[in-house]
Amino acid sequence: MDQVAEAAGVSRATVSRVINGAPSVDAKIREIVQRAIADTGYVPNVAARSLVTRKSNSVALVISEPDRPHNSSFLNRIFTDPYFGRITAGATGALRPHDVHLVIIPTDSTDHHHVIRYLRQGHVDGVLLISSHEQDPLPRQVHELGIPAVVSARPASPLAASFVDVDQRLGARLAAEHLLSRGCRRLATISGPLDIPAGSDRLDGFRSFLANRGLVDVPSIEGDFTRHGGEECARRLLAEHPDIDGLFVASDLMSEGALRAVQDLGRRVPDDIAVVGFDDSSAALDCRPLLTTIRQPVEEMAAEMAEVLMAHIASPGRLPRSVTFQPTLVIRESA
Amino acid sequence: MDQVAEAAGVSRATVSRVINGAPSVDAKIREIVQRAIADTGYVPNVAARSLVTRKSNSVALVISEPDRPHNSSFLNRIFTDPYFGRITAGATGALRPHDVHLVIIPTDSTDHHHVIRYLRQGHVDGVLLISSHEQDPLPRQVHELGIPAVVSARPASPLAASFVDVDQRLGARLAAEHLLSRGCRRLATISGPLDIPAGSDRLDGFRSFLANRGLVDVPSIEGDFTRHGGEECARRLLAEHPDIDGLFVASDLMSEGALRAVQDLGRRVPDDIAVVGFDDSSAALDCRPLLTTIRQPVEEMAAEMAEVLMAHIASPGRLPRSVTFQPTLVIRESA
DNA sequence: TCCGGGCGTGAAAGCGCTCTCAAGCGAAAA
DNA sequence: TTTTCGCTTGAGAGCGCTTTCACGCCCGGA
Repeated sequence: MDQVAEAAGVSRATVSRVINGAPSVDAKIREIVQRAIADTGYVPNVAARSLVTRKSNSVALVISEPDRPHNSSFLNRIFTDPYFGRITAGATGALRPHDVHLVIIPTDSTDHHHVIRYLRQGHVDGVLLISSHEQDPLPRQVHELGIPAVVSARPASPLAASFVDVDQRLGARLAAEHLLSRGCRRLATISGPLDIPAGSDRLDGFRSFLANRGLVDVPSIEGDFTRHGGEECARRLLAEHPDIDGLFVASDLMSEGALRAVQDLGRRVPDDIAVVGFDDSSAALDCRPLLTTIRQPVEEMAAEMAEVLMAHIASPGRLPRSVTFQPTLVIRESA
Repeated sequence: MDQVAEAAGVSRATVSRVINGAPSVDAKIREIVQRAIADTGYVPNVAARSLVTRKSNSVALVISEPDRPHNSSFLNRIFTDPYFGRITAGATGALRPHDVHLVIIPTDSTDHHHVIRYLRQGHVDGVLLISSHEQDPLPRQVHELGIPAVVSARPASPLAASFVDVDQRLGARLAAEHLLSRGCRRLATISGPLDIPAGSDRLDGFRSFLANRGLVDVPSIEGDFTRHGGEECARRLLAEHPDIDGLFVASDLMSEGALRAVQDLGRRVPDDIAVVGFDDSSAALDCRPLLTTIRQPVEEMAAEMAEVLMAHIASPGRLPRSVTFQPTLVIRESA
């Protein structure tokens, strides 16, 4: 920095002002300094900068998933489900204009002391927290740290934290409506894990809408949001209820598996059984037939999370805010 | 820190020594200081620390994948292929004892100026670089930055950089041998992208081994390491060569798709067509029948990358080193 | 011509830590 | 008892940056 200052014939203070875009610098001097910066190849030292500004210009994207060592590790789940890629895409896109980096931190939801440590150490200015399981203590712990945070869904236990979510029940209702409108009458559903709101809310929404229409005792089975789980659930469901003609599967990934099982069992989709998924992720396009599904605008939701987080960082006093997005029905071939 | 020092009745220097585990501190004093640290809830300021140590105690895991906006984004590819989860698992595991954080940075291999900027800013002490495409300029650029780096595979163009790889040709040969030993004689292969060494080397290895055994003109088709691509390639391959009885697919993910296509076309696996994959990732277990495949020890490889990187960081002068792992055949049901 | 106000710039303090260097202390050796 | 050595501790400088504060300069008004 001294080098630059000398090369430009100004003080370090002025160089600093140019770098930080202070408005009070004379245009000519600004230019001279910028040239000097370019000539010397000077790059500010981030450590020194954040020592004084108390800002790191980066936020963490913490993805907390339960580890199931004998089934699939949390990392395998994270790097296998397109959902998290969409979150990442949305968040990075929104953060770029703020010149803020995204630090992705996958973690086992049963053991995240290393995450807490990382956050306490002040590596980041805020946290985007993707955590869904009810018993996951992370949202509360992060909240207690006092670091700005935005959660990816309605926290299972009420928390004075900002969150962004999709109207899960509405999504389930759209699926139910569509199946009914096709003429399906013997409906069933493969839900997500019931210990996560996205799982139970979609199930509730589906069931209660159908109940209003006079359809009760709709069979359901609890899945795990994986392709493999969807396949297995579909097999069991069809074994118990062979006459099903409409199926709502609470995620696209599970739909992929379910679709395979259904067709393996000799049912045609959508003629014998119509299938509606949930997400509208890339997995929907990997399905054969192409999956009719409920779209949640994950990228936009993640972008909104990022914006809300930036607002919290900018003005720490700000009250928590929750934003709910509307899902939409995307009709393709499977229903 | 002053607080802690006062509470413990020592100087800041001593507190610092305790925190950094300097051996020259009296045991009793050490204990007093530690208690004071616990009592005050003191957490060192990382910015101040790295300002003086010039270390950030974190390394980047840069995953560079080409973006294909009309097909699948680089983020979708990354968060859909179990390979990267395994890399992450291996690297974090190896880094933990060093008390070093892993910062995951996915990037579009055609536009990574933001990565370069991040690295130049000194956020990390080193880079684990996952980049395979021949034309990807990132390895060279990182190398020119002078920051310690380890590459995930033999760099396409020779580079004085350390790398860790698996013996690709040997893997392909194991697959060929196994297919031959089953009695298959009309072999074919779905390769990876030929602009990446893992793609071309496996193809070469497969072909040249078979050529030595008198099998020439083995049909091949170029895949893209995705499930969907594998399915499509298998269809096309079988359309042109309906009499194939043994298939080597250069990744498990592609095998999953290929398996589906093969069975859709009425062929039994392994009786009509035996299929051998490559990777031994979780995708191999998602296959029906379970996939016989070539195991590459990705976690161990990533761990080795991390270790080599730490060595480079510890002694910057050190010469580049390359480590090659051996693949093994894992026999399951598909061949 | 002189004075006051504002704008642009520089000097210097200080962010929280590490680490060198010197000093202090006790024990061992003479 | 005195000297010396080694080990532990404290004082203080300095890492590279931002930011306050004060100063100097230029311009407009008197």
